[in-house]
Amino acid sequence: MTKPPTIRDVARLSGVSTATVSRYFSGKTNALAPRTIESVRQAAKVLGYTPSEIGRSLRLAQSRVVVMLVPDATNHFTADIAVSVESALKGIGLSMVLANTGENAAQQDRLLADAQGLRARAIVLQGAIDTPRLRELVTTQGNLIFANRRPAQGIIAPYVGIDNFQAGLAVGHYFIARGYENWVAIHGPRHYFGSTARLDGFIAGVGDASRVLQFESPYTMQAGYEHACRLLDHERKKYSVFCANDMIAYGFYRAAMERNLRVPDDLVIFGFDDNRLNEWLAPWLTTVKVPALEFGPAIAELIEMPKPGFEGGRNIILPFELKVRQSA
Amino acid sequence: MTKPPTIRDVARLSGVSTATVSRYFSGKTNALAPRTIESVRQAAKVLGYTPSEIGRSLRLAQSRVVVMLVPDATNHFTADIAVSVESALKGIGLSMVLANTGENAAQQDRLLADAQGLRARAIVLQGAIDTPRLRELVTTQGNLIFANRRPAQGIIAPYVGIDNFQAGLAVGHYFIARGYENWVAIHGPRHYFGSTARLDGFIAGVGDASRVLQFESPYTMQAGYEHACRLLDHERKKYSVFCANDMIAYGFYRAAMERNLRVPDDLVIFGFDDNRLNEWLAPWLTTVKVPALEFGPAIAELIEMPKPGFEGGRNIILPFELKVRQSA
DNA sequence: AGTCAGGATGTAATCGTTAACATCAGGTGC
DNA sequence: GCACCTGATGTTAACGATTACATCCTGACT
Repeated sequence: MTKPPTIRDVARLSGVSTATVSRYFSGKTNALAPRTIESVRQAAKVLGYTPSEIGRSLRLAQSRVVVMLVPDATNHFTADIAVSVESALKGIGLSMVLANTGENAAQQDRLLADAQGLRARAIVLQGAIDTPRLRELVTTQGNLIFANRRPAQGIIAPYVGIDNFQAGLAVGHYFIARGYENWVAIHGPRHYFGSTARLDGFIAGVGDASRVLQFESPYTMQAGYEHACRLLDHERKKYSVFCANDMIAYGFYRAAMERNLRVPDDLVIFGFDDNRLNEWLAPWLTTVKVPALEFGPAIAELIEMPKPGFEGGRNIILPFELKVRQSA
Repeated sequence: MTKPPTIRDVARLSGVSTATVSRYFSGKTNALAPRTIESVRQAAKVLGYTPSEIGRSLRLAQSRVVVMLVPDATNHFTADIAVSVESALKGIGLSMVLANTGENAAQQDRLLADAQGLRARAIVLQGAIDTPRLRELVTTQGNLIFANRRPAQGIIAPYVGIDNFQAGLAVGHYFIARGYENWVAIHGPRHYFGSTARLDGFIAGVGDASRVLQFESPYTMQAGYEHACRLLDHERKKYSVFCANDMIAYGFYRAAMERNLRVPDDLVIFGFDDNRLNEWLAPWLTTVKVPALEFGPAIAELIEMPKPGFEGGRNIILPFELKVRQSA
């Protein structure tokens, strides 16, 4: 209710100047006399003083928040990345504000403006959408970081994530090695560069595009379910399905269960992303494991490092892994 | 790279004073001449100006961020609440910063201090831990809101969530109505008031404490799994298990599956919380559905309303629902 | 004793915004 | 013509912190 104590209050109570108090809280304690340190500590404690991050940010023209924009915060994999990032940022003294674009370009641009307003130290985008405003910020601000998916090929900015083409390729090769037939690819939205890269990799892996049934799909369970219903009710075969992410795979699986199909006897389902819950709730799901927990440290590193020698785009490519479970 | 334009730059370019620009961006446009509005709009656009939230916060002694502290961000239900809150806050012009306490008292207190530093408009705690610092803030700041679980009985502060005792009671009554035997309650940590309330309700519902096997457990899959292993390997019965949350239930289920037990023929499993994924991945789970998506609007309302007539603690009690799936 | 180095601390300008108050022009009522 | 009002805009003092620069003190060296 009453306004919080300021640095001046602490200074007055401990009988020193605000500069000294500031030095104490900025960790410049080796420039202070032990007696002074103690009296400031005491006064701050008595008053319950916490330095105002706002005053500090204003003075330093630099805030300590990082904005993370996610396309769908209810996606468990997305959330895992957010958690990893939050934890790593906290480790270097930063806070994370989370916001949901809902895969909506206008909403994303609005949130980017908000992030500007907060003078965010960095803006991390999972699944960014390619808009003029985004491109403008990439060039003018240079504090954007793309995680997991790049919005487009031409954009030069730091990226953290796997090599999507290689991952798709690995799945394609696996399909060939196991002799799977009746290939189906339920791929993500074409406007994501990453989705297309996964699909291209997969097709390169199986080696024959004409034999791959392709469906474009939003990254949701509902969409996966609907694609599966259409496919399975149209013609029943032992399909080998490569889903663009695990959500789609969950949806597909449900449709298969409703038709009493068994995995992997009647159907092979491949997902993409993997998260902690799969081990417990989806032991039938074989998927490409993307190391969600490694995003945090990687992004923290990109933020801390001042600048690389060359222009823009440092990349941190994380390893992926084929996580084979019962379905294969 | 170059520092962002300030209100002064816009004022200079459009030939008006900073006050006028400020008025424009504070939405006081009906006090401005149309010609002025247009020239400010133009200038701001040319410069790419976005008002500094930091400057504004400093001046107003009030920031627009709300800090949300969660005990375990990887819990899907917890995340659903966070998403709901973020979305509702965005609707009233606020941002959410998310932080993870990891069920750790010291970490929570550290984060509370950070929230103070940010001059957070409000602090929302899911699953707060009762510490002296917490109690101090509740009384001195009055901007704390408890969601889903209260830390303790004595604390007077706004609360949003279900009535845990009633929910436990409903489960107990259901057990009786269906004639379930061999009651087991894997309840949450005792230091959470909410956990205890659920357990007390359940016991009241079944009516005979002495016939309830009780285990205290962390809210994790691993813990649920371990309790299940011990219980099932000790003596095999058709247990009726009430788990403190869905995570624990997932863990219990896995142990049951490994032993080829079938739900609900060999075992009844009850969870608590429910989330969107259950419908798809855990159709065997009967659970108490807590309306995660209603937390956001409720919390936004608590933050917006200045103060109730009486001291502290307004509560918003949300409805719960028994979500019966295959397991029962 | 005088000079000087260097450690400890104080003074004051500054960051970007808001809002109370001041100003000013033009219109209205007498 | 004067007083007064109103609507549009300008002036300026905060808000809470940091830091370059100034100051003061103590002790060491010549």
